Amino acid sequence: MDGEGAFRIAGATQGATQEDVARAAGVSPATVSRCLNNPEIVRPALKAKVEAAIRALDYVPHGAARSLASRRSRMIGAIFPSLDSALFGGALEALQNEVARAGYTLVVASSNYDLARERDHVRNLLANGIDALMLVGGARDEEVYRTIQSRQIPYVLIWVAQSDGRHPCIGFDNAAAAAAVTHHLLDIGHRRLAVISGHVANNDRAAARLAGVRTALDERGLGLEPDCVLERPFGVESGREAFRRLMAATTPPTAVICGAEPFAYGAIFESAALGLEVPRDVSITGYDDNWLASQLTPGLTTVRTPRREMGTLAGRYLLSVLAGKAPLSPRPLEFELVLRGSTAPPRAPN
Amino acid sequence: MDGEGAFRIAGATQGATQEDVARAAGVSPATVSRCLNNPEIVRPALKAKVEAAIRALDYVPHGAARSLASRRSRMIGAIFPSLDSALFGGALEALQNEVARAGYTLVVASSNYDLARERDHVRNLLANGIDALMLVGGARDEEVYRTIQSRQIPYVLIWVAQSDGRHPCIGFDNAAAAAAVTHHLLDIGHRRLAVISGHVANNDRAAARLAGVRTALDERGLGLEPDCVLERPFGVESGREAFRRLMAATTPPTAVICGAEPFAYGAIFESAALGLEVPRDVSITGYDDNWLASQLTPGLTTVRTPRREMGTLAGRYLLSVLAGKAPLSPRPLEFELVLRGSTAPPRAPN
DNA sequence: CGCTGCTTTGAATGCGCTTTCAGAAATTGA
DNA sequence: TCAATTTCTGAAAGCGCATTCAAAGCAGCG
Repeated sequence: MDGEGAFRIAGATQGATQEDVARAAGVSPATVSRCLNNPEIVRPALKAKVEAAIRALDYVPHGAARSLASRRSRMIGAIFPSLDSALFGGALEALQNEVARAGYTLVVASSNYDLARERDHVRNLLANGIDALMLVGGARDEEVYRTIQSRQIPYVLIWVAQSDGRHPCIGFDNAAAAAAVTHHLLDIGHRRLAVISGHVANNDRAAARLAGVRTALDERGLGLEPDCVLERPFGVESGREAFRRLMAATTPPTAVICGAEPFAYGAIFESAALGLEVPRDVSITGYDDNWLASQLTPGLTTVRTPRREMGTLAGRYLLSVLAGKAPLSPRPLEFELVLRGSTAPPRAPN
Repeated sequence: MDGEGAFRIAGATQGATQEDVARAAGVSPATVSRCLNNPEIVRPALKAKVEAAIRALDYVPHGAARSLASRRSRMIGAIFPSLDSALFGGALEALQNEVARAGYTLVVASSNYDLARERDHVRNLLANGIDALMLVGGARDEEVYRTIQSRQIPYVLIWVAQSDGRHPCIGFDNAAAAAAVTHHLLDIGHRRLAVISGHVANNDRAAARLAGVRTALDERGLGLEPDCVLERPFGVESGREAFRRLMAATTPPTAVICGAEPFAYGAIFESAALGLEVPRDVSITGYDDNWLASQLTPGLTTVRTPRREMGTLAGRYLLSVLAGKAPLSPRPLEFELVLRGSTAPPRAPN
């Protein structure tokens, strides 16, 4: 009747079950399970028989059933502010590679820089039974943290390095990085600085960078004029528009600090359109050191952030917690100030 | 003893179960289940009670248990050649948004342009019980297709538009797009063309583009010298190196067709380094129309591909198949030749 | 008021697997 | 060789939910 074998009951298109394998190998289902999850405790002779049966029947364990019985899903969730950006791609891919290596599956979601959306994704992922969770940044409702913690699953925040230790973080000091850029500009003589920043509400990375600039200025007794700080949605066009506006002032800044690299690209392209020469007429700095920064002429002075590394280390951290190992202490990662041709002393120092 | 409520048995950190909700609402578990999956068939009075209990207990259904019982995981898998590239980010995000809207969760993996790795990911995702699968391109082992088809789950290939109809595709005609670029160059007088292509083995998109160029040339009785086709791994640096090599020939090409946009960026940056002026000394074309293409000076002549649209439509297609609806017939999407300043008639027509 | 036919609800079953627990087999020591 | 261990294996009990099936509720009608 059914030439496909005993396990293909009429209409059923699913593959063989553990029980089919057990029968074929002449063992109990429990032994098959052990061969898969604890191979070392089953005698080689039996193990061989089971493995042969698995191969013969092309058996693939049913994920949901495993999850239900073992109370672990072998899935790790990750929510990024955006998936369509060079910014997070490296971390995403590194994270995926890292968790896949350990047999875990990565579930992703994009919050579009929207905290409400992020919260919904957190709930949804938790309901789907993820074993661990990665989030970007630390700015979100306390309730979200409580929700995660009540599930008792490991989680980690990337792109930030919180000092208060309330949450495990794999990241770098955004404020310090922005301050480093600022100090560089101050060191070479700039005094009239402007900033193109991402929206700081709901984005602690952007907020920290802006704060870092202010701190650096403050240390030298300088400040930032209100109309020299422009908050914009991330993007090259925003950068162009903001730069144009800044340079239209009666006393334009001699240097423009960009809180995200697309802003800097926009500023550079717009400067060409305005007939301004970088760095002679204005210095421009970026933030992240994407590939384009080094290809431009002049190159973009920027700060290199450990993007892939954050993905890798976040994966490694979560996996070690899941494995019950003492997690490597997540201390802030290094960033690096990369000096290129887009910054130079101002033309006519005040 | 236990102030947390009846459902928090000692040590258990999981939330309330369906049974807890049922007890709290004074109904049977079956009714709770129905409130979640078939709200319209339960009387409003009962439904209200159940919903109140759900809220009171902060009940979240257990994903694995749902999957096991309903034989649907509400997860959709997607495997991209790379996650760290502007190329697939848009499609990924669009796909994620689309499936999330319908309550599905997206599981992603990166094959790193490696078919063996892709195959492993397919198996792994299938084992995890995904309800549908999205893949990029059509070049892979037949066995992989058989594996997918034996699972009886809907799948779709993006970035390609197969004519033979063997697999559902959401994509555009890569060969035609490359041919359009080629025809443009031929139309304005170029005869000595060169191509910087991705590796065509295992990448049917790259192969189709190269074939499209050849076809276009063929139609005009022209051909492509072997040393005018350089296969390189995707990347700006590859583009620079390949371009340098091409231009070092005794009779360098008057136009360079790039099979991927990073190649074109590399070619443009390298041309500046070589002291060549685009398009006066050499014309350069791209492929995809990323944001940078329009920002450069001169702008890059390229072909705009429907990247986000492919993600959205792929999601929509899979969802309709899952919903049992007749899927919208997936016919090839449009591309658009975008003419900008990087192409012009050759300086000294042959 | 009792019957038919429809809608709503609950009891019970099982999805495929992991994991005790107890018993069987293998191993060791005397 | 036999008892005492130790190592492996199998039987059985769920994991939390969807779903079938039968019973209960209900409206309409004669």
